[in-house]
Amino acid sequence: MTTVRVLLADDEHLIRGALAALLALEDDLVVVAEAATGPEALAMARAHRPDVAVLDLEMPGADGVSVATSLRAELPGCRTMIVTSHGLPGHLKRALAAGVRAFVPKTVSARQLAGIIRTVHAGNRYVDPELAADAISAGDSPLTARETEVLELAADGAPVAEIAERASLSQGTVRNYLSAAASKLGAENRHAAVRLARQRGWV
Amino acid sequence: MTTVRVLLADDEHLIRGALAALLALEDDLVVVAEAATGPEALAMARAHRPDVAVLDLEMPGADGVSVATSLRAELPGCRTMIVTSHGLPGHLKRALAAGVRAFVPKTVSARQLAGIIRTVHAGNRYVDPELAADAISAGDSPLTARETEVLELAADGAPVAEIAERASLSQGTVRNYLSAAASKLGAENRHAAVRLARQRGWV
DNA sequence: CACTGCTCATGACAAACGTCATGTGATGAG
DNA sequence: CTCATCACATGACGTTTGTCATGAGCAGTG
Repeated sequence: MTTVRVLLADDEHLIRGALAALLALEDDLVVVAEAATGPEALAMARAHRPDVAVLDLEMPGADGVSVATSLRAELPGCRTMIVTSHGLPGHLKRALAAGVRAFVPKTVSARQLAGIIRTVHAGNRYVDPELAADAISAGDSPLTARETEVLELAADGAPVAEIAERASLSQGTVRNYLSAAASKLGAENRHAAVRLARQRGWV
Repeated sequence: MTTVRVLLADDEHLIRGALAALLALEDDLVVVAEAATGPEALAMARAHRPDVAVLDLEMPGADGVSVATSLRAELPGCRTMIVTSHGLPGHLKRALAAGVRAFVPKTVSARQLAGIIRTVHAGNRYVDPELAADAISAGDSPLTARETEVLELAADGAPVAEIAERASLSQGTVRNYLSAAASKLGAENRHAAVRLARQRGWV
C-alpha cells in the first residue's frame, strides 16, 4: 500500500484542523503540511514536497488557482486539487486551465474527499458532476478580451472617466465596450452586466 | 460533570462532519443533531431540543440569524451561536440583536470552539475580539430606513424607474434617497454606495 | 408648543451614460 | 488577396442620473 502525502491549505482553521483529523483516519493518507494562506501554501509545498495539494479557492494572499499555477511550474510531481464553498462555473474553468486535477465543493463528505484524493493521486481527474453540468450549460464567455477588461474595471462602480483613464482608452471607446458587453449579456446597463458576469465567473 | 447537547447546522458537509468528529472528542459535548439548511436546523432543534445550537451564518433556506430568531421564540432554553467565514460588522450586530450568544469566525480552532460552546452553555457571551473591534470602529449605519431600503433595491443595478415602482415611490424621491445615501457613505454614485454598504454589512 | 428629523414630493439643470453611425488599422482565416 | 473580426476612435443624440432648492405632513423630544 502506498501512502499519499497531502498538503492542506485553507484559511479557516476550523476546517483545516477538522479535515486533517478526518483524513488521518484513513490509513493511506498522511497530512504532511498545513497552510492558512496562499504564500504559506507555496512555502510548505517547497519544504515538504507533498504528492497532492488540497487547496481552498479563497485564501488571503493568493487564491487556490494561482497557487496551483505556481506549483505546477515548481513541483510538477505534485498534483493539485481545489476545494471551495462557492462553485462558480468560471472558477472551475480557470482551475482546470491551471492544471488542477480535481474541483470539489465543500458539500462533499470527508470520506468522499479521501476517495477523490486517491483518485487524483492515481493520476485521474475528478470534477463534481453538478458543477460540471453548470459549467457546460453556462458556456463560454461571449465577451472579447477588452470587453472583459473594461467590465472588470467597471466592477466597483467607477465612472466612465476613471475606467477610461485606467484602461488608457477614450471615454467613447469605453462606453462602446460597456454597451457591447451589456447587450451580449442581456443586461440593462453595465452594473447589471457586472453582476451577471460575476455570477457566471466571467470576471 | 454536565454534558452539553449540541445541534450543528452548516451546509458544508465537509465542515459539519469534521466538526462533529472533533467535538465528539470532548467528553462533555455531545452532538445530538446535524442540519444542512435553515429549515432543517429548526426542525432538528424542535425534535432534539439541544442546549446549544451552533449555526452557520450562510445556509440555504434561512440564514443563521433568522434561525436564531425563531429558536429564541420557540425554544427559549436553547442558546444559539453563529459561526461564519465572512465576519462583517453588520452581521455581528444583527446576530446580537437576535439574541445570539456567540459570534465566531471559522478561523478559530476546534478546541477553541469547544471552549466557546461551554462558555455559551454556562450562560455567558462570546464575541471574537477582532470582529468586535471592527464592529465598534465601523459604527452604526448612518442610513435611514428608507435609504437602506432603496439602496437594497438598487443593489442589482436596476434603473431608477424600476426601483421607484418596486418601492412605490416617485422617481424623484428615489433619486433623492439614493443621492443622500451615496453622500453619507462618501461614494461617488449609488453603485459604489451599494458596494460600500455591503462591505460594512449595512444592506 | 416649538423644533428637529424622517418621509415623500416636485421641478430644473448639468453631468454622466447608452446607443448608433461611421471610420481606420491590424490580424487571422479561407 | 479578400473578408470578417477585433481594437480603437470620434461625434452626435436622447435618456438616465446626480444634485439642489423647496415644501408639506408627521413623528418624537425637550
